[in-house]
Amino acid sequence: MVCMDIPHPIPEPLVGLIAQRFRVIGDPMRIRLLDTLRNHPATVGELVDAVGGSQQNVSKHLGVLHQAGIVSRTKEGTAVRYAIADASVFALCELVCGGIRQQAKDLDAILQATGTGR
Amino acid sequence: MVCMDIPHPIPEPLVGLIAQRFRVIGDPMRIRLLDTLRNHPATVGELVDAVGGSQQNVSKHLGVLHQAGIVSRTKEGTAVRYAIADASVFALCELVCGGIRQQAKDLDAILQATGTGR
DNA sequence: TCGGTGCACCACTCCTCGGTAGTACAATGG
DNA sequence: CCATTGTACTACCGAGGAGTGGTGCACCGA
Repeated sequence: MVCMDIPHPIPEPLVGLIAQRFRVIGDPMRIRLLDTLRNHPATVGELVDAVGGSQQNVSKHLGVLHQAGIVSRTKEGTAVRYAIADASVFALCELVCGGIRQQAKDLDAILQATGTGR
Repeated sequence: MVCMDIPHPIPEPLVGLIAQRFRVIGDPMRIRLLDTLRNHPATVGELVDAVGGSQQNVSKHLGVLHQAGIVSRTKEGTAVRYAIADASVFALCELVCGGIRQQAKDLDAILQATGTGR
């Protein structure tokens, strides 16, 4: 409803861009980073301590998110502070969660109908 | 805003599920298939003719989408008709398109400010 | 029986992910 | 002023998974 002007034959380059965007978000480590940044901006060290993993790996994932324009980077002396730049990712996550919940509900209904005993 | 009951420390299994969901959608071929199915349900043959690619590949991608609960499968005589089962994917695409558009706008503004002549 | 449609298995290729090593920059102490 | 420390980024490498194409098979209708 926000931008309904997407023609049904989606132009090819746009397809690639959309796929890339989904791929960027479709990583557990990056989702954890975004979830941590949701509360407040944080430096790389803080994020390493929050989500676990090596500093290089976290830095790399942050670079991916920054290149995709999802997070912003700000130098603070010797540290770098990252913050959410595109809050729409949380709306995306909530939509996905809704889909997962619906799917779980359907699955549960099927189990109930089939009979819980196997 | 739909399901705000996602705690900030997202439980680990949910992170994996969300990432998997995004990954399923984050493929150009599957996006094309979903875009084709947006108009009306179609059989594998029709989809092969619409999006291009081998029949096996299309069938496999449809299997992935079906397993993820995004499309539904209905036997119709000798053919199988696929249809959208979770319309929220289009909302996802529109959100992503909005983010891409915003990013392009920002980039254009930067170019305008810096001076077009590099 | 024959033709068509869709699926399952297989091997190949490519991309992504994580780890390691090395480098640049700022702050601090002598 | 120079050396040291801490922080963050980049480059390279190996392992693993996902995507792609090919072959063969099962199913359904004519």
